[in-house]
Amino acid sequence: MADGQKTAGGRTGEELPKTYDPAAAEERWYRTWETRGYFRAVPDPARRPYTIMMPLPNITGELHMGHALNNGVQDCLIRWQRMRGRDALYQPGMDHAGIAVHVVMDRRFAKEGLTRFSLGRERFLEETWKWRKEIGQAILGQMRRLLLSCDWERSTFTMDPAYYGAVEECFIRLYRKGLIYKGKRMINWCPKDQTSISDLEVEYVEEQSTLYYVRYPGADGGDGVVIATQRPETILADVAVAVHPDDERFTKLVGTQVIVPIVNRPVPVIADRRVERGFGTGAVKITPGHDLLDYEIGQDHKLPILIAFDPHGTMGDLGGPRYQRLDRMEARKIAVDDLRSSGVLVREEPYTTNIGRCDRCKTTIEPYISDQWFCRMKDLAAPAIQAVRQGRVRFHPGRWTKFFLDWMEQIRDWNISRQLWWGHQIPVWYCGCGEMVASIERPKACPTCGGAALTQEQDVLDTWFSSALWPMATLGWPDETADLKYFYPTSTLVTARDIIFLWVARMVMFGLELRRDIPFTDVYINPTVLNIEGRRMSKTLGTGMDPLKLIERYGADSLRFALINRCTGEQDLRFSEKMVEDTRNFANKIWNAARLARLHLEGHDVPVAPPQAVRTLPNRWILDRFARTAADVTAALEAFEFHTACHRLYEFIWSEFCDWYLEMAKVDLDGEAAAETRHVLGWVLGRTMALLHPVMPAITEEVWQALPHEGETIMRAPWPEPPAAWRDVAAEAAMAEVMELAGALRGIRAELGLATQPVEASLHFDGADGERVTALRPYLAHLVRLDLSRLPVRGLSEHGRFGISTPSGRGRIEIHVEAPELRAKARERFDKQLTSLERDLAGVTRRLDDPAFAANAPAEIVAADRARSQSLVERRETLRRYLADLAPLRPA
RNA sequence: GGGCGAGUAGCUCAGCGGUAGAGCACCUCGCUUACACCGAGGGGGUCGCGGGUUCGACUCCUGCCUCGCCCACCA
Repeated sequence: MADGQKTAGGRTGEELPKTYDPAAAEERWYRTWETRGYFRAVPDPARRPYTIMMPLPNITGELHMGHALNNGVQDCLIRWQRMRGRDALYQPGMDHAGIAVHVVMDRRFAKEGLTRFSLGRERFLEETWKWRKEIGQAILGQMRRLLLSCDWERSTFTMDPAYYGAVEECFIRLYRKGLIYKGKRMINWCPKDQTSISDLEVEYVEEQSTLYYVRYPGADGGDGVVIATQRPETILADVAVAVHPDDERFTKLVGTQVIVPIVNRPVPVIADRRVERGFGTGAVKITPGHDLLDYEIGQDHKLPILIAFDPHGTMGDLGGPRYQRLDRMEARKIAVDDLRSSGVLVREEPYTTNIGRCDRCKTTIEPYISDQWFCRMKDLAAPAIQAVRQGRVRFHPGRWTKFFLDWMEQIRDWNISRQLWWGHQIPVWYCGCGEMVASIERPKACPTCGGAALTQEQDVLDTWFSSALWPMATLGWPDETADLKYFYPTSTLVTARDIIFLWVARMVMFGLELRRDIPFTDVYINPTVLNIEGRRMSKTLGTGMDPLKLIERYGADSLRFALINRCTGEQDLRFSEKMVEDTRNFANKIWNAARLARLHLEGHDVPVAPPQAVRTLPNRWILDRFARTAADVTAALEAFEFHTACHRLYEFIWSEFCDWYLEMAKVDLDGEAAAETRHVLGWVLGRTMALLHPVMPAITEEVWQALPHEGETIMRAPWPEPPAAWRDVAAEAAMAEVMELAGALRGIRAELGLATQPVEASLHFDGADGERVTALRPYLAHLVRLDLSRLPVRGLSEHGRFGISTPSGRGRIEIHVEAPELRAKARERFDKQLTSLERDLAGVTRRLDDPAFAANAPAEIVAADRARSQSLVERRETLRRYLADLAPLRPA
């Protein structure tokens, strides 16, 4: 199907079924594209690169609607830029997703009564690799079903050997630069997953709790002080009571000792400005082992640290045998009982508070003191902030810029170590002598003592530490490969807002630190997919939808369009299956337009070159509309306004092309303009497929292939950029006239119930040039299904008439339908029109009569109103004339 | 406690200073040789509420009310 291809090749019109079958076409074309290597991207100095790094899906489960949307948008951009001649790389891959996979595996093991600890590290990793293989295959299959044009040969997994090496290299560079340190700090601890997590992985949920007011008696036998706490079980680890230094209620107590209930331990009363005087009683118990603020206060006051429970949340021996081995939540109940029975529980009140929960497993997080690795963020953040401020990295929609900057400006150090097994083991080696060496390979000997028995750090890195390298490591970093030189920095990152801090920010920081360049120039934040009630789609809530099911029912093209069509940028996306069904209907509409085209193009020589100097009104008009549509769609995509692009395409195809152009073209397909019309019809439809291809890849290829075309795939067809000269204002005006006349006549027909009745009609004009009217007549006749051909062009009917006119510079076209028995209905219709017209006219007149309006409004607004007023007056005269004509018949 | 976003036709959403729009749903007519996954026509909105700016406000400012999301170490 190549060279100078001029006939509508392929199958015959009869073979095309009445409804489009997406499954077959999608499967067939996807395989063709892939086997022909259309998705491959290799550095080509003759072209400019365009790169999108897919936000790597976690290997935790199947793809959901969020992926369908996110990947759909990316593929849309990639296909568009590829058609524009860019060397387009769509980089796919998957994330090992450390903690998330641990949670999945734990759940699987739990069914067999196992835990990762009972299995041991090695067996656990074996099982997890098996899982990765299975789920990885499934995910790859699903991404193909979405018709993504990724360069699959570059597919990367974050634990591939090369990627693993890049992560280690990154760690070592940052460590040597002093940007990574190890230390005992208070971190967020998940007692279920048995690991620390970063601040961003704690999810705060508002919950009902109780605030307990507890008296700590004075060591001297005095009343002491009453404090308020939500966590009576941590009383066991109290080391002080703190009050505000300026709080006069407690001035006398500062420096004295009070007795901690239950454990009867004397502790000091200290003063610290961080205490809120207004909260509770103004006095707070200090438990440095189990609360971040208390920890900080404790440090400053050199207080000891006591630990009430271990990493599993199990109580230690601080409270004696009564508390030992209890879970912390159980211990709380006992503590309340004990406080109550010893008479120090002064009061309990209901209290709502934010409880921190583990992002992944929802377990209540414990602040816990632990030896961890941290990444120093301030210095990394500064250049990233600058890059965004200077507009080198741009967010779309723009409001996310502030969102990003606000967080970056108050950034805190990042806990990057995890007490997990699935992940990148930290490349640090310990020697018995206390030495610590960062190295990818096991050091032969300890640099300090020469000992050879070095052991590697057991902790692995936070998953996001490795994903932060995604745009670089996939291209070969730390090696300065040809790919890295060519494709980095990448072009557009399309992602969800909930990982702007977790991922986007860290890519920017790492890119600037390690490669001295931003990772991407544009970030498009796609909407969140919600269900129709506006609730988050979630498997656990049962509100999720399976994109694969929708693809089976309606096709990937339809799913893609339905989603991309609702990317307004500002709004989240309430989604329902109905939306995909509607798009399926759109696809079918396209399909049938193609069938019609094939029917008429079959067996004719139809040029593939753009039509030149077309003569008929429909042809001139549709080229004008096509030029406008192409410009609008291009501009919309450039501005990341996907919904605008989709709406324009929908409107052009369904309304302008199918409803108006095709109907009018039918008139010409038999006459002397047939060749020109075939050419325009085939050309416009084919090029429209090119405009739509980024959103609906398969049907557009299918239709394009069935039409006269050049080249072997629509994927490589040039992006439509029609010349400005195709704009045809005269054709637009003439078509506006046709549309108005047709609309009015159809209205009359339908409203008067004339649809099934044959109606006599005549076409009349005063002063208009006959040629123009004659030219429009056959189109109108077809559009409104009236036989106008044999009726006189001039002369009014003797009988009553009704019809419609449209003002034109050169005269007036009127169509009169004779139906004397329907006069009453016609009068009703025109009366109604007159009423609404009078209302409009009154509004305009009021404004024009207001001197303030004339004085203050811009001249063109005033002029437009004048013109409108005049046309309304003319219209009113016409309507009045019709009504006069429709007056009850005089006796004959 | 701060910040951001949303509240426009029954539903999902555009519009964002100069005549209230789309798709779907609904009602009426039509199996007209591309399409009933269709065609033609029609009904339906005091643009969340109150002030203000303006010749003019759905659109700008300012309060308030609902809803959603993010950030925050008042125990």
